[in-house]
Amino acid sequence: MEKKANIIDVAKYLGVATSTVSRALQNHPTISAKTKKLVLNAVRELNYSPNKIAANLRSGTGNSIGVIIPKINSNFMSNCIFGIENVIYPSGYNLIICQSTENYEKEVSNIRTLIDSQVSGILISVSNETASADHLAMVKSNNIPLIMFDRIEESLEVDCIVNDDVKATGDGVEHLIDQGYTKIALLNGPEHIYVYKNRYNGYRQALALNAMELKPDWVIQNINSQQDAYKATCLLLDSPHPPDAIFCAGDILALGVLEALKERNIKSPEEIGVVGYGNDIFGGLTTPTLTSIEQYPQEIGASAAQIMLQILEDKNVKTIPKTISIKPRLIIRESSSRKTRE
Amino acid sequence: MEKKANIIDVAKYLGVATSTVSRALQNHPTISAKTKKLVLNAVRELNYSPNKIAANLRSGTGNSIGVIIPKINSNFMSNCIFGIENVIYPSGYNLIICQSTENYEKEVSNIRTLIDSQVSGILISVSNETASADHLAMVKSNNIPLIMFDRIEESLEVDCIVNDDVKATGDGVEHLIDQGYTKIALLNGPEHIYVYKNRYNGYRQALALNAMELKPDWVIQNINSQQDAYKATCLLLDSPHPPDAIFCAGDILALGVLEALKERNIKSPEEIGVVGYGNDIFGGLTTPTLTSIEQYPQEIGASAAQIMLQILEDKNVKTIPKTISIKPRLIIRESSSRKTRE
DNA sequence: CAAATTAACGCAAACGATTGTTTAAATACA
DNA sequence: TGTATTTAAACAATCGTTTGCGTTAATTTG
Repeated sequence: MEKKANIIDVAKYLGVATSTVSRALQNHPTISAKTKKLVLNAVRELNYSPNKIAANLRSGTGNSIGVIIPKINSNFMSNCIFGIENVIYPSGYNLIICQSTENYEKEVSNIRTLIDSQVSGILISVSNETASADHLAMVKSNNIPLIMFDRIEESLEVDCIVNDDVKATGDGVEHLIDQGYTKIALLNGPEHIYVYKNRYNGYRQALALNAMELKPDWVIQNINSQQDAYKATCLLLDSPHPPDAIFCAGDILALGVLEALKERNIKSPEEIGVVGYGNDIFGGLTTPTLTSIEQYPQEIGASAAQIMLQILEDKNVKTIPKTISIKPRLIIRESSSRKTRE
Repeated sequence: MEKKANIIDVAKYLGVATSTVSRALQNHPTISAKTKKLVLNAVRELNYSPNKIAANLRSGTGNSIGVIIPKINSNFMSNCIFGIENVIYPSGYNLIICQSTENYEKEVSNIRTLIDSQVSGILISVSNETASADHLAMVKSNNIPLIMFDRIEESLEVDCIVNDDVKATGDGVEHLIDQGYTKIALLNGPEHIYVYKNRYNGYRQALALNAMELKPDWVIQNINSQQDAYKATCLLLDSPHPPDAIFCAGDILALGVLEALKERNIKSPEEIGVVGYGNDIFGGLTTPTLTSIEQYPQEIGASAAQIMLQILEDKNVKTIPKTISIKPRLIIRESSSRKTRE
């Protein structure tokens, strides 16, 4: 097993200085076309490729971008990563991916690792345990660009890419109203998370705008799983004033709702309307098919990555942090369509 | 914005040599407990953390592990990555993730990038365009450990983690036979891909073992999408000798089958049995619910990662490459259950 | 008590590139 | 022809660590 050739080998092979080789490879103007050609040939001959670690150390510029997400194995997140990778790849950066697994300690540890690894920038969607922003501030104080997407920490002034959850939820609720539902419940995630807070606000605003009652009993927060949603639905249905529609802040939650309805032989959309969130692939397969909200996760990831590349390009240009909002879209299916379209 | 402290700053602060600081941080035995304590304090004081780039360069040991997959936004792959990350994270390595997007050129480019970035090892699931193994051989010749999972290139002698697709498919087919189906068709992916080749073999063997006819017309290869599967099913049903069961080498394909059946008002499982592959989340939601094969992607990823860590630990120990087979499991649901259980 | 160990740390050379500064050769100009 | 300018490449410092080896002082040994 021979040692990999380094720049010195190439230089010796040609009888030139390493600086010449280095500059030739960077297409530096002070190197003549002739020597450039020679270098290129020698490089091929010796199967040389530059050691990026060494280059990074010397030049100070990193070669990779870090991404921290709660968990990668969700439809939403893996599509975000897909979008990010597509944009980052052509630029030559590597993607270093970390999972916080919804754990604050691990998220902090991830940040440290990425900083120590000299990443050029960090994209993050924070864990649901994350209350403090100290670790994120640390990123900024290390002069590393930071961008948040989807799950953001509002106390920090950085670029953000989010969905307009308020509007999307509002659209969903208005659609239910439009279909003649009048008693609309909300099954929401943990309220302290940015997106769920917004979905709650969207729900409230839509009701207010339509002069409709908001019964506190109909708002159930902190629902995290299909199981939770199933139970919550049962409670709602058994209450003295059951709702006639349920807006779910996640498609998985909607599955729990449908499960409870099926069990009790309650028809949807006839008796109860259901709207989910996320437009997961199974939405078209349930009975009834599920009205939901498409979030365009690939676009979210791609936008975040684009902003990052922009920042990395003109490093010194200090712009004010902006928030980009990707417009979600209501996908109407059976579970909420009580009126027949004409 | 102050410069980040480096090891020289720490050494000066304490009036010791950088070597002392370095060794103290590595808990080297020749450094006294007292100095170690002093160093630790100074490190905290100055908010120092070692520059891994520099450390890697000097020590030669890399700090990250590369992963190449076709696309990250599939249920199977994102769960593999999940498994990989869980195992890799505690070891201190970073995960660099690349997508080949099923493109051979890009896969080669990914390999180059990872080699240039001095990764300590590479995990790969090859693209379906990959015919040559030259780029993979390059990894070996650079003395970088290589492990393949799921989609493997058989011409190369490296550790592999796969499903026993032959057996799993056999189990699925035998289950159909067991349920009284006698004319079993196969909707398969591109035959040149390892997993699909095996699923085809499993299908053949099961039929042979049960002395059943294999009609070439019932084997349809190179089906890549729900759309493809839908069309293929229509052709099968319209043929002079239609099958009474269809084994699909993917759950998405099974969706296409169910679509075609529904359209023609053909009942499953009564008239036609259907088995999918992958146990995607929607399998429990279709009508009828879909019998499928659970592949345990997280375990596949985790195993691959474990082997990698083992190899990295005792670098010099040369072992013969082994193939680890994760046993898939048949999940029986409605679409294939013609007999009532007693 | 002199000699030999041992413990604890400092010195300085790597690792493999990049890049500011010089130098040497070639060309331009008067 | 002699000087100024441009061009092309060499020289050498540097990035922030790690690590082999040398050094000193303290400790043990016979």
